[in-house]
Amino acid sequence: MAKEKKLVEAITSMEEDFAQWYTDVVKKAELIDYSAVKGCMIIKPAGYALWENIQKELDRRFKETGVENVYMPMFIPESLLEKEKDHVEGFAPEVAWVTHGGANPLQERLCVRPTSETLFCDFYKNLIQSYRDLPKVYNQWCSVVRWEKETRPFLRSREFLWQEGHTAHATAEDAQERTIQMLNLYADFCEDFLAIPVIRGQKTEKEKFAGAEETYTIEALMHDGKALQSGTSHNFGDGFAKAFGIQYTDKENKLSYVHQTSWGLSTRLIGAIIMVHGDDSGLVLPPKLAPVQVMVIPVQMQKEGVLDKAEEVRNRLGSVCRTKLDSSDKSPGWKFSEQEMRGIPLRVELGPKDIEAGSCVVVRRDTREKTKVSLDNLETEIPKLLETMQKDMYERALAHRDSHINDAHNFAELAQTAESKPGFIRGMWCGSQECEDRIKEELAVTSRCIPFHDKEQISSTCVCCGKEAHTLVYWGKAY
RNA sequence: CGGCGCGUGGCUCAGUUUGGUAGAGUGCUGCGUUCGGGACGCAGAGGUCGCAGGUUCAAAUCCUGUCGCGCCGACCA
Repeated sequence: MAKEKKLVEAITSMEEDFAQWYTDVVKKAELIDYSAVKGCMIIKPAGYALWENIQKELDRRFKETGVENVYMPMFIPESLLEKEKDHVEGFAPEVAWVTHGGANPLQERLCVRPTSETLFCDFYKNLIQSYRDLPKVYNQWCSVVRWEKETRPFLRSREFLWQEGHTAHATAEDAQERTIQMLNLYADFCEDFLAIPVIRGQKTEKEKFAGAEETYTIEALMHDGKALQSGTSHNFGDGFAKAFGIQYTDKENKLSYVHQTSWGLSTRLIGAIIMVHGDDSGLVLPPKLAPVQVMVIPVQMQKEGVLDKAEEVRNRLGSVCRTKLDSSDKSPGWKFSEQEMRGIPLRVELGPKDIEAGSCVVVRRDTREKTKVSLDNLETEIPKLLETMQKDMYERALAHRDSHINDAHNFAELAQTAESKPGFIRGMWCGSQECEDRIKEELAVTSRCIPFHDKEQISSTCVCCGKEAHTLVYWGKAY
């Protein structure tokens, strides 16, 4: 009992202080360390392995849709960044500048990319000459720098890892189709692979990306009821093309501007995984994502034959899932706790009693449910358990999300709900930015998105001003 | 950038009010006993107290500045 108490002390409980719980989990699961530069984190093996698996799976899905990877420089000349007015206004406040090469001042200062639209545009301008050159569907995996004032591991760091896709199309329709295709790809990825349910929708004018014609988003709900924008897809129309002169000759031998999109998803998603699935014992990883899916923990491994058997189990399981054996000389109890903090989905306990009975004890990380599994059935039972756990985690997150969606029909109700009920608030909106500003100003609630799939008209009047309204908006406090 | 809190062995912190030899727990190394929910004994290694000035016979402690970290707010993936 005293030992359990120590466990609880190691990680602050969610209930007590959610922000501190988050920081504790990030550190205890050994995902990152802080570095010498404010807001720049050292991603440790356990954290980087998550990103590698996200990358691997996303990249596979991208390529199925015809995406090709490229790599662009990390520096953008100031003159290039300034070409699209809205874009530079959006990003200028948070770019880092390189002003010197060695001891000598540069003729033109270079910004460290906060995003690479301008570089891709400059590149496409010469690359694309004919309709035969279209579409271009390029993506890059890289890091970008945004000089944030307030930083938090994964959620907001000054340098972060992401992918940014940049495409050019002949027609507005093609660009719109790609924009939505990628948003759906992100949403499916989050739901299938990360077990995180998302709301797909469109950003309002106020919330859209600097320079975009339309921005689409997937919004996830964290355990504390705050929303996290988890991926975005933008349709640029021909705005950037006109600013950068990206023209091609069409079939009628006329010059036309291309239509562009961009879409991105970042290491921020790791923050979502923590805050959607984690609990007071630490991280809980969805099996499909988990770098290690099963940890075999021998009990009384000094006893003759135990370690041999554990190795045999590890090797057999290794053929059906990602398995490790913890044969370090820590006590079993220590290993159990360690495995829980790191979020490893399944633990296999194997001791003399089990070996005698020809079985082992399998413990699920999410429910802590213990199952006795015959050693003969390992290769079939363990994958089944992993699959069930993945599904259960999604269902649990979905149930949590859906039970944290409330409706508001007028401002008083909106204020009351924002105050007392964490989560999304559905409310009709007249379309004016005045209302959006007022809601944000007075209630600290922002428009998360105009949903695709939930178009229910919960009333006919704006939740803020009471005028006629036809647009349903998901509102919420956000990270 | 505003508000609050914090910087002392790898980690968590005590010591600062009232200046006087650098402390604890945990972790680490070695040996032995243990092992089904963070085991224990013995022996060791490890810190110019974030940094820079100042006051003083004497500074972790007082003063000034500066950098960093956390949380809340504004801004943003």
